[in-house]
Amino acid sequence: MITLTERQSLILKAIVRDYTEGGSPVGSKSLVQELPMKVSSATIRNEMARLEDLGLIVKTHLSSGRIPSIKGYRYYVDHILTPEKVDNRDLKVIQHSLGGEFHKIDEIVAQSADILSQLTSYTTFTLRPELKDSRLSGFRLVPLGNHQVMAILVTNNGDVENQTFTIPNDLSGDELEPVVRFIDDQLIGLPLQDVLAKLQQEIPLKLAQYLQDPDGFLAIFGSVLSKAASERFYVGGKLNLFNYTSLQDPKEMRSLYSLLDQTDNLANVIGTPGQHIQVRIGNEITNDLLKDYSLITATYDVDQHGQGIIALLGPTAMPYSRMIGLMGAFQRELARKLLDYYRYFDE
Amino acid sequence: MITLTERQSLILKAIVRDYTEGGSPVGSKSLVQELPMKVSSATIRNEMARLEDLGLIVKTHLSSGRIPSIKGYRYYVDHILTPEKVDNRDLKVIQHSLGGEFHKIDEIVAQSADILSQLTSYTTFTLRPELKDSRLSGFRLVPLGNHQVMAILVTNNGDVENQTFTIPNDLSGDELEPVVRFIDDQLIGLPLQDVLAKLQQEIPLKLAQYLQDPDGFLAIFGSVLSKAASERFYVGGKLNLFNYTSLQDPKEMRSLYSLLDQTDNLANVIGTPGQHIQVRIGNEITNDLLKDYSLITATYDVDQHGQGIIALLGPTAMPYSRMIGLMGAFQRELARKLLDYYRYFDE
DNA sequence: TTTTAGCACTTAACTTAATGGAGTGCTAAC
DNA sequence: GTTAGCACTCCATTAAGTTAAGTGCTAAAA
Repeated sequence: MITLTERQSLILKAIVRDYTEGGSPVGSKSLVQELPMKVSSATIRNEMARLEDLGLIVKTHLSSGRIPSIKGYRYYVDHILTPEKVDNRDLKVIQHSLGGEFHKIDEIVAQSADILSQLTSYTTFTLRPELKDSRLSGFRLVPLGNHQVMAILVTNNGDVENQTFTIPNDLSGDELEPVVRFIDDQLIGLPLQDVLAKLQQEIPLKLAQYLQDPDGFLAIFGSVLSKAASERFYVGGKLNLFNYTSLQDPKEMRSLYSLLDQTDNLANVIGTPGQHIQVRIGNEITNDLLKDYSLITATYDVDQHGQGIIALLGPTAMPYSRMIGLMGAFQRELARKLLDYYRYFDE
Repeated sequence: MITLTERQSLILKAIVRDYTEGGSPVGSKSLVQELPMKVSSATIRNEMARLEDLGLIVKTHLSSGRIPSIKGYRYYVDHILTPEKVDNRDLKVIQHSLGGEFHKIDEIVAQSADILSQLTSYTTFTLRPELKDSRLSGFRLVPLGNHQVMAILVTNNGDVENQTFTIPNDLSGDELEPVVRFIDDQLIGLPLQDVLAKLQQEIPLKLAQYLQDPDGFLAIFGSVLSKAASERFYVGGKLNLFNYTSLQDPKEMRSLYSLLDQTDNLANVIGTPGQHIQVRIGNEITNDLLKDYSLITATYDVDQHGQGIIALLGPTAMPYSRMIGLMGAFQRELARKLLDYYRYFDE
């Protein structure tokens, strides 16, 4: 367990700040100017040597200034940093952007990723509140004529999923009636996960009583259901990658960029953060492509509707205190907006 | 009007090929090796000087080999190139990828952009057959409970557009019945463009007879309608940009990349190509960001259903003959698949 | 014991010079 | 019209020199 003196702590803090702002290694002389105590550059150098022994800062070459190591950022984030109070203008932006009228949870969550990336100039990920206790509250098949039918699935949270299918013969409402009644009787009110489970087992058997060839219907129902039950991250500010990456090689850029498109993969990378805001720095992230970046993750809590996730990807040298402050504000605002939204469907 | 001798033509062709394959300026000595006639490098040099006088090739510096100029590519494409017969394997890929079952025209068109970008390693754009004579064939409002209603619009081409709205009070089917009947009577069968026009004028007045406050309904109908009536490009192989761009500066990369996201802007860039395959090279493209790239565009013709567009963006040094061959094959295959698809709705 | 001034040393980044290779244009002969 | 020969040009690479920033260490001062 590392403990730093007050002075060492101030020096580390200044190095982190300077390097984040200026982007180049920080030397003892420039530190003298900024530090609130009056000591010579030689004293600073001595302290820096100690910080280096502790592994908190490193040189880029034998006679260069110092930059924070992963361990140094870690210490800074854990022991030195204080979250910055979120700027009033930023808060206005958040509230205004979330203030509009939304017709879907996913719209709110997707928009959140965009706002956050705009405020930070980094790349952001958002996940809607978990669906684990989302329940089926309605299923429709709407014949559209022309060999088409639309399947619509509604949940108790107000989520609507739909998909259009092309079918061999036009259906009339009458033919569908018993099937829909079966769904109503047997499945409505059940968690989507349970419905998915039943779809593998008992539903096909029972359905055989109502339909000659249930396969077509099962495919349709299954497809919409799994769409509704699948969670996926929204990504905001993909283009911002160009701002903060230091990569030159287009090939590496490409792999990194394409990682952001693999929304399923992102679940592994981001993991399941705890209640508080979590920061992972450099190689603490489990993905090799991201070993030179930092990832800030947090859940947000929408009461009985479960938790969602917001995350932020940026360079290891990022203004952590501002970012953590922003994430905190965003947690609250997003939770509030969603509670607001859910209120409709809980009445 | 430039006319080249047989030999000059062969030399230009060889320069274009070598530069496209090797990426570096082509000198007289290496040309001697490849050309089918036996002449010395000095002779080639004399011919090259003439080609340069004509502005077809340029030097990168005073004593360098030559690379084709925009004008040189232009001449090559217009007078020398012969479209390459499409590779059998490529044709298989196209046919297989389009062979599956699709539920929407947009799925086919979007998938097309992906296939083409995969085959070419470049970036592709596709536009569905124009909607100008797409007609309204159905409109539904499906109450979903929970303050939600889904609006569904169907066209005679089998296009389905839908959107979910949150409304203050739950609607029952009965309340909607007169409105839906009004739509049926007055609007079904009309081209979407005409419906859009009427929405600005007579519809609001007439609707006042059926609804106390028609604004809500008008907003919903208008929103779905304009979604259905809007055309937009699908973009494939955005990531491929990383392969063929020579840009180093992340900022420029970013602007270029974000251009690909502005699907409305793309319409201006791509324009309305003629029947045949059109090649625009370098600054012939009207967008400054693309002045170092080439754009191949073509329409495809789906009989009475109008024309769509496919386009291909790549480096100016691209294997034009192969690409033009591919585009030709793709034109045919896509048109065929869509005719197949439309057949359902024409019956 | 801590702090500091002074100084030798290291390295990146930049500038300048030197060299080799690929290619050209031109001339004069074929 | 074609070609061999040659002087010339320019890029790319390597080598050498210079500067600026910063360090570690030592010995004296506080």
